[in-house]
Amino acid sequence: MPPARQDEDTSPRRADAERNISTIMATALELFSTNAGVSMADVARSAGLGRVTVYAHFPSRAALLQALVRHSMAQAEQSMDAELTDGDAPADRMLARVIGATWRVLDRYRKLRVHALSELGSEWLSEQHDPVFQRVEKLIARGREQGVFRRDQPIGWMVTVVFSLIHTAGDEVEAGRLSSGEAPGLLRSTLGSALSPPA
Amino acid sequence: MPPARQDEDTSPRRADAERNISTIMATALELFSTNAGVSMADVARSAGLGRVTVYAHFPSRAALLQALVRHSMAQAEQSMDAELTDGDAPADRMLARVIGATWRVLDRYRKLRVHALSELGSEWLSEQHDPVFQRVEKLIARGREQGVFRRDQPIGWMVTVVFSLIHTAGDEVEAGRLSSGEAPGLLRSTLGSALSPPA
DNA sequence: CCTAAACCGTACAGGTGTGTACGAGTTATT
DNA sequence: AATAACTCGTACACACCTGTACGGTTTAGG
Repeated sequence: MPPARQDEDTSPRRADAERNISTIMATALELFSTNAGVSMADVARSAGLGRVTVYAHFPSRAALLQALVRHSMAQAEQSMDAELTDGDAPADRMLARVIGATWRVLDRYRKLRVHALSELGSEWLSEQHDPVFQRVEKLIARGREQGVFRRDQPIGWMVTVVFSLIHTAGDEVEAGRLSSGEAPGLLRSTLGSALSPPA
Repeated sequence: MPPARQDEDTSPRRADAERNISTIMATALELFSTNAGVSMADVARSAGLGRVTVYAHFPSRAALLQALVRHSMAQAEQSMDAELTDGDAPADRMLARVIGATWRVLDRYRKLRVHALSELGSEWLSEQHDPVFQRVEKLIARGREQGVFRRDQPIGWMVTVVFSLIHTAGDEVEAGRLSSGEAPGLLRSTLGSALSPPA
């Protein structure tokens, strides 16, 4: 996790501080993504640092969570854009690739979502989701014009269905009812049918 | 909420106790279903009772939550069975009706799910979900034999998709991005496509 | 009407978490 | 080498929640 800093850094930090911030975020991401009921003390101990040091860099628990969400979102965007390079392939093929990419990112970070949802509010989380949301929205809009996606539903609902099922697949994997390998295939076939024009 | 008691009552309770139990469950159901971060004190105050009185009937917070989940599950089963009376209509038509029934029940109780999930564990919740889960599973199995449902996916995944999307629609309504009236229609069309045999 | 059941408020014990204060030690950087 | 940045541990203040104990009061029901 080398590029841990997210915003503009007004104060030039020392190298060890920089390093610790990275460690904190990496450890916290690990903890928050898998376990539930994680405290700041847990994060500090797991990172091998003092609890106070953590507060020196992240003034509150909420601030840390926000940084984590922003980081994972940025990673998701990046991962999606890497898949969206060739401009105008058929949208359904494109979506299949995007599903694979999004799945990989979301397969980590699973539980981070619920933490953020309950502690930061759904509105804030929606705002953060917006960029990646819009990418899929545009993709579906293009697929509609190409005739490969259905036109009888609000586009917002269709986007929601995409992400909802991806999240669900993650939950299923975590519950042991699904293997991480077969998830993308199921997602592709289910979403393919769900988004195609009805007969 | 007159039939509040769920199990066998070994000890004959007094009438006011009976009444208070009903009040507690109704109030708690209301609170847990809409708000987040509800404490026992909140429940008691909202029910107009002393906090100690609540503990007199439900020995722990977990016990109260369990009773609530069981109650809502029983309601869901009942609501589904009312829709499954006529034995062998085509399964896809049948599913459409079941969606409507399940939707109505789930439209209340929305947030209760997350509370139960985080505080009672996903395994326990799965056990409670099992009866209603199996009803849909059987319905899908019959639909497969009738040729109206797809056969290229594990049946467990298909059932999961059904409930996942219903839950998602509930979240969308709560977020104000969807009206409670149009949800069933969207669910029916989306699930219809998702479960039908692929082209 | 009388008893036992059920209620009330208050208080206590124990736990967990967040955020801050302080003084002293360590390390990077110039 | 000297300074400023950083880190450490400990401790404190505060808040919140759960569960229990106690003594007094109301109320249902035979």
